[in-house]
Amino acid sequence: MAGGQQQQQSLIYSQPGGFTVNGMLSPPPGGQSLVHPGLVRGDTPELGEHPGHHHHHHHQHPHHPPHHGAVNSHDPHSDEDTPTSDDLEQFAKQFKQRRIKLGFTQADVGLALGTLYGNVFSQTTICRFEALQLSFKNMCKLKPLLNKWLEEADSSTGSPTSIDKIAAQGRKRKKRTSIEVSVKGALESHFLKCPKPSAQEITNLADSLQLEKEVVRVWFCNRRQKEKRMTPPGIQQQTPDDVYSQVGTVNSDTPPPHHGLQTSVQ
DNA sequence: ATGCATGAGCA
DNA sequence: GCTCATGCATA
Repeated sequence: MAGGQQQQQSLIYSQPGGFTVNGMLSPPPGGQSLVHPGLVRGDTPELGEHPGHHHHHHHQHPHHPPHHGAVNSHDPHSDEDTPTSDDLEQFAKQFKQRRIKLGFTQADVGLALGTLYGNVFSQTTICRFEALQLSFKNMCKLKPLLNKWLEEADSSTGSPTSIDKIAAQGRKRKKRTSIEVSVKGALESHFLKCPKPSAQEITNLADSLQLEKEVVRVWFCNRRQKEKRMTPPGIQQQTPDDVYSQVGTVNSDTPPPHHGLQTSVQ
């Protein structure tokens, strides 16, 4: 009996599966197969139809619902319409306010969603949602869920939200590698030149920086994802003072986020 | 709040 | 191998 080692590998990544919002998904095969140094985003032409056109400048860069060719032929079922970036921004803002007002933490919400709808989310995800640090599509997916939670929460101010503690994972997770600031700088520099280095390039880079190849590869993956968020890094808030003085000198060669969202950081 | 990581799905 | 959704662990 010597050897009390628990073997709980099968975690509870219980994904109902039945829930699929990817029905509308139809990303370009191969993503941005183009290797445009400095410009990875393929902007889709605007739709020219913004339900919420009561704001200033803002472009819907993300791939919107491709739906059908016709804007509206006949919609017998008034299904949920895809929110605009502006909608999401406002919702996220309000959501956070109400959440705090009701005295819930981000973690609470994540748990509640699980007990309420079966989809558990972590504090991280809720946090990112509030900060609009998710992809447009991802935001659209989570909004309905959080919206329902909001209704529930504010509807019954004082309802004992089920507290379901989910057992953490029993998986062997790699220790988080801490990359030195200087090394990060080097990686960033390379990213600006080539956001999608080849396997060979990665190997080379990893060797130069004395990092594991996998670490470098993952770093680039994460970096690319960051660029695809609604609130990409490197956004400059131009005050109404230098809006006309600006020419396009952001930093070195930071690709224009051309998003049209970025408001204020929490 | 965020950095690094996992894993599913696709090509 | 990449993208994409998601989160543990950490700053």
